[in-house]
Amino acid sequence: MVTRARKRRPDARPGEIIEAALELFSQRGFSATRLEDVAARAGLSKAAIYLYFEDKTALLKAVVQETIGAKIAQVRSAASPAGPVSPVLRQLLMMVAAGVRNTRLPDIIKLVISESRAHPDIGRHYLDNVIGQVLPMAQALIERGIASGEFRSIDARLAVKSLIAPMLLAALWRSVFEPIGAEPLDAEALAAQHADLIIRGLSANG
Amino acid sequence: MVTRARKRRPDARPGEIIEAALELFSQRGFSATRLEDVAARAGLSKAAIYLYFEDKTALLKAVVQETIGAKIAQVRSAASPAGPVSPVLRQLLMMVAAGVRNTRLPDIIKLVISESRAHPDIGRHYLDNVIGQVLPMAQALIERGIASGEFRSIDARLAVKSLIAPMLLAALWRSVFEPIGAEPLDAEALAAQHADLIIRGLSANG
Amino acid sequence: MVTRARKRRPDARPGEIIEAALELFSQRGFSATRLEDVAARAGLSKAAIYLYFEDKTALLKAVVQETIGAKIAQVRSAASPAGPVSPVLRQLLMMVAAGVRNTRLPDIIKLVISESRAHPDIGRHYLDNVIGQVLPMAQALIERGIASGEFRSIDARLAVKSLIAPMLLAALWRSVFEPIGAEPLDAEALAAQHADLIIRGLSANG
Amino acid sequence: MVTRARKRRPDARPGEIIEAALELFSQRGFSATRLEDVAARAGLSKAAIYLYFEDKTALLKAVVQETIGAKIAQVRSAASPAGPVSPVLRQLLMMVAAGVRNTRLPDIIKLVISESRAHPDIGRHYLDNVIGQVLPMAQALIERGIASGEFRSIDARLAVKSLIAPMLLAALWRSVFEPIGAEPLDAEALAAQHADLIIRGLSANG
DNA sequence: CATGAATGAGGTTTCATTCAT
DNA sequence: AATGAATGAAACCTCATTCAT
Repeated sequence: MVTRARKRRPDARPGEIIEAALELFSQRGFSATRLEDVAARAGLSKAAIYLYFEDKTALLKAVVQETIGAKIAQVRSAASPAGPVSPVLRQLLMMVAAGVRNTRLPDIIKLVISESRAHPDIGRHYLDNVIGQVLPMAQALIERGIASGEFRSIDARLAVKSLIAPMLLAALWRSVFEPIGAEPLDAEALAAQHADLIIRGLSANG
Repeated sequence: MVTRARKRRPDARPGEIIEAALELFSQRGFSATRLEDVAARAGLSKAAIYLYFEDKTALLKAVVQETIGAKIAQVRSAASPAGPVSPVLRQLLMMVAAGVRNTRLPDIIKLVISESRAHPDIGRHYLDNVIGQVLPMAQALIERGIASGEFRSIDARLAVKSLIAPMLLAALWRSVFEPIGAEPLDAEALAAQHADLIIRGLSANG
Repeated sequence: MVTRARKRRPDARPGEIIEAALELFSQRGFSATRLEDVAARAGLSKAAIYLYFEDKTALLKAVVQETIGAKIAQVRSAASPAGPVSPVLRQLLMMVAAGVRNTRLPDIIKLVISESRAHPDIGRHYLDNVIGQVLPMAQALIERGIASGEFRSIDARLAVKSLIAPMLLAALWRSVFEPIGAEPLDAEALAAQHADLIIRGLSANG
Repeated sequence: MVTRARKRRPDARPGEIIEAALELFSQRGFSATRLEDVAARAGLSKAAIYLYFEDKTALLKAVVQETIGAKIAQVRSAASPAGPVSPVLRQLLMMVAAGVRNTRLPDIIKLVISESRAHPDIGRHYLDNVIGQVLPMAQALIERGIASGEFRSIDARLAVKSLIAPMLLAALWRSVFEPIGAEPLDAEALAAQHADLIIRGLSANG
């Protein structure tokens, strides 16, 4: 025998399991999801999951890690060209809004919120790699705007939260309230108008 | 104690249990919280909880209901005097921010988010009684501002989300991220600056 | 204080409790009946039962004892006049049939059958005081009939079971099968015809 | 495959559990029997029972169903040849008596009686498949006897109960009273003499 | 005599996890 | 690599029983 099962393989299996787990975890919550159901949805036996993941908790971590990984790189690449900052902020919001609409981001956010207390490393991972990446980047942009005279002088650390918060709301709206009957929220329309509002609010002219 | 004093405060019991449950539910999540721990924290035996609540689920509902009830009435009473709308919006935000800082609102929000899928009536209750109360009220104010020429003509239904979203972020910051080590976020400072930004963004002049 | 609660009092209470208990025990079985329901049906609090009965088991015993007591005396008094035995046997059957129709006898029988293994003294009490009274009495009659030449010579110990068994069947029919939808069985008609059949079967003539 | 021999008899498991359950249910009653004891007696863990049975109730149903199933087919096949009816009735009684002596029929009957109220479908199953099969068959025989002049004209529906009742008594004697010390009852001797009595009682001659 | 409040002990059921095949 | 079978540990919930009032 070749020691133990390797954690991940280029195989498709782990991905399928993660996919199934994400679906169920975000639907029912982590504790309330039975590993057996994850297995069924992934087309495997319960025991097979243990060939790929140490633990139920390890699976949870993999779900979050895996699904967030891609986004981070993507957002990071949204470089900041020289010139006025406003269009970059607008574009950033639109990118996040697109993520809210057509990725599992809303489910991941909900999952992180739900499980963060019981699995602090998951919360911390998200805090470091998502929040800790996106907020400072946007904050830097705003500060650049202030420095260049494009924006008024305000507290950039707070402003960045004013900027991004509606995307959090949109994500939770989608993962939490739409499933129980709330009328859908158009994340991109919200992003567009919000960018407009905030940029006006920030602008030095007037 | 004052003479024979009330050895048991029979009417206080449900409240004590709810208090204990809120604490633990929002820390560990609903499923992961053992009723026995709720009982211990409330100073009762496991079985005693069933004297007051039908079910673990009934307890969850009571926790949400009870804790939200008060707030609703409070916010509702925040009438809207005649005259310019901006100060009213600012005041509304400050009220919510105060709630974020010194009530269990952040925990409740996290709880609702976490359990909404498994207990849809809880989510729906929140949707109807909290979101469904506050958002329309604020929306009406914004529309009044538009009608009076105080604000530009924008989509009020989206604007209200731009307005309120940072308070959601602040609440979750407090209940989710601060406990795992994030630096605190001053909800009231955020509310103040956000009110400023948004009102400028909405304003017709310029 | 006057030591503990006396077991029974001329009061009406114990009787009401026993009545309620009989009803529920025979409906749901002893284990499956909650003392709380007995109390409710008797119009008392759960705790009050313990003023009259030591135990749930003690209550069961009282139920059986109490309800059977009367019958025994009654049957016992069915003396055996001199002369032919057949009419006496017929009358005995008719008496039992009447008991099946208009007393709780069927329920008691069912209860004894159900609980005899778990509470052997109840079974034994019934065996000694009911079966052990009625069967020998009837057996003696049959033996008298044989001795007098009225009946053929058969095994009286078995014959007495042939005689009485349909009344057992009738009782169980009523307490077990009628409640779940079986068509009613006329215990007295059965007794009448059965007496006829058996007496013919026993008779020496022919 | 025949070689490596079956270390576990996967198909035997349900049967073993049912066997164990029948034993304990009829000894202690259904409610009073702990699933853990059933498991221990079957050589399994408590949880393993749930691999084979949905429920404690499902196990009860299986016990009754399984154990009765065989008998029914057996009795059903006891065809009725042409010719006089009396020997057929006698044979029928002897068959039942044999079942009382060397099968679990007495335990099943006791179990059905005990649990019929709480689990009406079990009672009804027995009513339909056992009582509803055997009684009409015997009744038809008696009616044939009446029609052919072999028997007097009596109420066949009642007569069939006169015929069969002692077997019920014998069964309950065995499952209820013998275990608590009653002297054994020879079911077959009772059947033989009872057949004799009843057939005489029914006969037209005399 | 009577009860509302409380609890300890226990039962059913679930589920993550293991292991022989 | 994969699984069917099995289980230990725990969770929810119930209920007979007690006790202060």
